Amino acid sequence: MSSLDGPEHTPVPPPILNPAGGANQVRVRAYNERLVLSLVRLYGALSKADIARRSGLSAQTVSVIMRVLEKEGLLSRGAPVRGRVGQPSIPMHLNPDAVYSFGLKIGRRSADLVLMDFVGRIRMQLHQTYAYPLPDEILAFVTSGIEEIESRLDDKQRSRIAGLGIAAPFELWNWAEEVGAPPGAMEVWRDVDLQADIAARVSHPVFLQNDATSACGAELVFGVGPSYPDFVYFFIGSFIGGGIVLNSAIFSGRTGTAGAIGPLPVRDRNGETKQLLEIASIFVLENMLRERGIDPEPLWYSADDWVDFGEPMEVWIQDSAKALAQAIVAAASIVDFSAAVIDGGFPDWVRSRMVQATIDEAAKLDLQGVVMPEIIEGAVGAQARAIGGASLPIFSRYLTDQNVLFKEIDHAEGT
Amino acid sequence: MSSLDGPEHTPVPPPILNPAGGANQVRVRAYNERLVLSLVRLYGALSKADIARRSGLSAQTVSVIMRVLEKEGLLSRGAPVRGRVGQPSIPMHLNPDAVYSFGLKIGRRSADLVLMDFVGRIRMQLHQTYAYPLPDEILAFVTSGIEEIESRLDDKQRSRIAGLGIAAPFELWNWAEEVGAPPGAMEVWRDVDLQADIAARVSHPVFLQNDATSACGAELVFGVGPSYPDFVYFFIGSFIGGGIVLNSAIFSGRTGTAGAIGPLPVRDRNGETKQLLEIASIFVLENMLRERGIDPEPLWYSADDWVDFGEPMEVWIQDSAKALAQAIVAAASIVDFSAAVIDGGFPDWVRSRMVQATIDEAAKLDLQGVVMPEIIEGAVGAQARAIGGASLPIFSRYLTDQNVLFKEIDHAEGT
DNA sequence: AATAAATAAATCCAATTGAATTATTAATTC
DNA sequence: GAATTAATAATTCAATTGGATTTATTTATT
Repeated sequence: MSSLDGPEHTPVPPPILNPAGGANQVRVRAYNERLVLSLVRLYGALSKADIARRSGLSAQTVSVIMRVLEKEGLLSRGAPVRGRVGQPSIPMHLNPDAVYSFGLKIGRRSADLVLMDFVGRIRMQLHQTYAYPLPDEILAFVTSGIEEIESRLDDKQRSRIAGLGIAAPFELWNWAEEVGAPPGAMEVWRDVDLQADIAARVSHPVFLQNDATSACGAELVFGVGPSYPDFVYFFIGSFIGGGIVLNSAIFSGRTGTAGAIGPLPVRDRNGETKQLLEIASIFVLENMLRERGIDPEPLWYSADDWVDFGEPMEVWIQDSAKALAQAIVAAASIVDFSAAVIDGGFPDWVRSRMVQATIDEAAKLDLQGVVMPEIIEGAVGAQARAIGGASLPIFSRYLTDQNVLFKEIDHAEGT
Repeated sequence: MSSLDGPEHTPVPPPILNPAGGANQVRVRAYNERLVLSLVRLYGALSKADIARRSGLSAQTVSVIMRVLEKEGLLSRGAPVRGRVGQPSIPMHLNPDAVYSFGLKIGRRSADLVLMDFVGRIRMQLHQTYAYPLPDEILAFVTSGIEEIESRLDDKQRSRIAGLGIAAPFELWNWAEEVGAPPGAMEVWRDVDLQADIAARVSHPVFLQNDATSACGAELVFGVGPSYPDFVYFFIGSFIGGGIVLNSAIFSGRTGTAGAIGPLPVRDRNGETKQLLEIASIFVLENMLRERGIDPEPLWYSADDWVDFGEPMEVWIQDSAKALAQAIVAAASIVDFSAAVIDGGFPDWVRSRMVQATIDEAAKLDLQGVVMPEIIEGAVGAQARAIGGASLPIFSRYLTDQNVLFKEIDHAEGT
């Protein structure tokens, strides 16, 4: 074909990629087992025949896999479903007690330790507040907390703990000032490898993920995830953070901070450019209350302790909604998310008001050509970060929400 | 474990997902074959032993697969490499003539039809300009063009054509005004299913993708892609558009327009909020030239025909750079891209000035907490859209850059 | 009788394992 | 310097492994 000649374009630069590995039966079986478990989790309960239809695997293959999973105690059989022609089908569901997992949420004002079961229910929890977090205190809290919770389990139950997932803010030393910590107090965090330190004191695998990303993961798995394949997620804590779900999977990005969203430039009430986190964070409300001589302590403890703080809270919600609306438009201009999910460390009634205000503010913006996502409330709530953390060990070992076979699941695992 | 009790969170809403299918040997083989071809493409040439190491497959497996691929003519062997201990390795490379593919780029001012080979080289090309595009003219151009190009191929070559990939703007009828089309002239596009119409006249599989997304795909495969696993891509054509690469794969989103970027709100020179496309598009430069009585026609034909238009062009570059810098910060706040790639339907020297200006403008912005991407020039250039289009049929059938085994490759295929 | 779920047995197929073959360089001996 | 031997690496042949499919059968229901 020498007659075909044309311009060549720029030559390929030296590749740095190391693509995925090849496939073999062992991996195929591991994948199919996870697929079965994930399908069961997603639908609550499915018969072997259902799984065969939904997975495209043969009935026999599914039969074999599910028998093994049942024998291992991961699946249990429900009551036979009669009323249709043919042999009654036996719905299989996840055995809630098959796997437990610890979730540790570290915040600027409080820490939570939860024990979650295989179906995402919180079975025990511990809570601690502080003016600002310090590594030693956190370490003490998590080790004594795990000890205490485990003391209430029997040997069999303890052996079923898949690990500990930590949901923590990255770069805690930044914005120490905004949170009212004494100068320099947060600097210790610079040299702390929390995952390693905790892993050294705990006999389970330890996982670490950004706190907002974790909350997003909880929303994906236990909240609106099944209804929306792509969404941008905002979690309003002491500082606002967020996460991104693409193709029904958390996208955590190169540095693990995709969807951080905090530094996004928006215009404030006066038309000045500010970063989103300077407006739509709880520390802003806290400072507003303090300026007005109102005690902000109810904000710290539990979301249920919030009261209606009246005017300052209303201003904060309005300002935040305005900023969130702009953030959503910016996000939608970059990725055509089907939803924007807003949740936070506050009670449901605050979330409702925040979401409605954001919907109203979004309507005032120039939306020509923008595929606007549905703006909705998160379904998980204030505990989302701890739940997301706790789900890390479980997903790492038993489940998959990605249709990906050979890529390592990208939570870093310690030890 | 009845002693373990805790609050339950909101129950799962009815799922709508239909997750991926299960795995079996047939799919494994198909996947491994694509993996081998993709590795060879990425690295230019690799021996069987290299592939075995990089894929994690056994040498024997790779040997069998590659022998088949060689027999099918997709791979050919290079000269044995001596100079190292042991049997000399035989580098295998893609046979450029194993597969051909047509790429059709439809623009607001011109259309291109290219014939691309298996290694991404353009082997023939045709070009047509117009004041504005109309379906019938496009249809005539593509059918006669394909006929002409095929007439210069022999039977064997014709049989190796994998298909036709179209890179076209979505919603052509919008912004008809900005491009100077007579009122209503572009409305015909509303009722046209271009993919179907062309598929009915062409004997090859037809693929369709947004033009900017296609350009982005070309950059991923033939440009900077191998060096950057995630990047946001801007293609400055008559209208600016863009694309997104995540995990070394095009992310095209729910509506196929992820990374459209055009509607992103930015501040213009005067501090007013505008959409990115109202500033950083070639039609803006065109109008500026026309206002100053300068003939803008050189902009339309080929990128090589551009001349330095002096002051108005400088203003356009500055304005565009300012807007692009803001867009990059917004994008980086949402996803921690490793690079922001700028390319366009203009000559290389314009691209260089645009990128440098954008780097300068970005430095002036508030970047606290933002993980800024590297701002770099595209390596493919003005033909990126057509090349990206032409690569659709090839990737659909022979290659994979995603580590994904069971998800359908998401270019829609017609007929 | 028809239908559907579940499963046992036999078969198939792709990857792996282990051994053998081939081609080369490196080191040693004559 | 030439010949010999060892080491190394690429490739492939033959046998094995293991998981999915196919086919046939059983069970339970309308």
